[in-house]
Amino acid sequence: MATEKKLDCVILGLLSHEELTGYEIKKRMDTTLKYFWGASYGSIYPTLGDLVNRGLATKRECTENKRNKLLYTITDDGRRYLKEWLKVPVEKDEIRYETLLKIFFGNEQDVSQAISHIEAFQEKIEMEMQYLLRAESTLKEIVHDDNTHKYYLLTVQFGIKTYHTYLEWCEEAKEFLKDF
Amino acid sequence: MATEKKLDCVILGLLSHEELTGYEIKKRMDTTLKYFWGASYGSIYPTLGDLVNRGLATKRECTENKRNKLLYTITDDGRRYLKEWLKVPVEKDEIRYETLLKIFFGNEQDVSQAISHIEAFQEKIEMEMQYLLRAESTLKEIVHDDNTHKYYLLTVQFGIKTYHTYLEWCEEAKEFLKDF
DNA sequence: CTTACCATGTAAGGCGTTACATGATTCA
DNA sequence: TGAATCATGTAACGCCTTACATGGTAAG
Repeated sequence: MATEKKLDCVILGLLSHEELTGYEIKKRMDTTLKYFWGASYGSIYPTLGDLVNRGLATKRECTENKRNKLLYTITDDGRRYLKEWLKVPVEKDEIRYETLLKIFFGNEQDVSQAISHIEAFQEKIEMEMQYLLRAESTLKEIVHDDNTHKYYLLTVQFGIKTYHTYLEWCEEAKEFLKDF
Repeated sequence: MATEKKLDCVILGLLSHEELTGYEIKKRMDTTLKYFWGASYGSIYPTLGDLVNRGLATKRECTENKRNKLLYTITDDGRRYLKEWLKVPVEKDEIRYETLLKIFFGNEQDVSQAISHIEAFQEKIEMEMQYLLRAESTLKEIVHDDNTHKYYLLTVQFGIKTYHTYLEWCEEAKEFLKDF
């Protein structure tokens, strides 16, 4: 089996526990998966069409609160495909932090500029942290009597821990730079 | 000014403190920048050619230990371009962790499989951590009497802190999953 | 002598973003 | 009635990876 396209797997994964529309999938990307994966409409809708063509998902029209939606459902083949992908060892984990890049080349700018980049980063992380903390407390209650969300909780905790570390680093970095 | 291509800036940033060949740039990507940026030869060499065409860098042949090399140097325009980019606020920091994805969809697999993914991640991080720790101690000595590497040290410390947190999370996650 | 590393590139093709295009509904 | 959000898509274009192609040198 050739290397799977990641977005196929992400979408199948989301569909594996509920039927969703393309719009809802995008929302999941922007909240639940935000801190370790991302995708735009321009990739989600075409991928969804592809999944249907390949028999890994089915498309169904439905109307909900006066709105027409296109609900996607995973098929047995889709589930098999997802399971196969989960068996394969992870190929690549990657980070692309423009912030770190701008810090790295700090010698070409004023210290104050570098500090601004750190502060902007810090604010963004603090915002996202709010969401993660709320998600964690909700999940902890749920997992207590239904453990199907335990993996979700695990990834949220990954996010919280790393974000916490980022914030710590921001403070230390600012302190360090003040001395120069 | 339109949105800058990131690789242009990364390369100019590297050239801003020393002349380098494409091959050496690739090596920097695989070591120094590894934990927050990456690039392949297939993108580095064409980008270098581009930079020369746009007058942001110059190319020069030279022979060193019997090898012919193509050394690239940043121009004044290149330096200006880099500085302009550093002034602009960061647009996007992104993570694409396949590992987290495979954990997130854990319900579709055995607990043992999820644990395998965590362990593979852990091993990879431990390996890279070795490099970072060595880099940190070298840098600390250097920075002591020459602070031009202070930003480099800062990013290395970012890497060490987050990797340390990742390893902590791995242990906690494995412990958590054992109970199910 | 052969493996590893130094060194530079090209071509095809995949993947994904941005911008554009459209239209309904809800709420203030 | 106008803004926000719901909802679905397409087209152009850019960027990057993979695989291919080539050849020199150092060290065991």
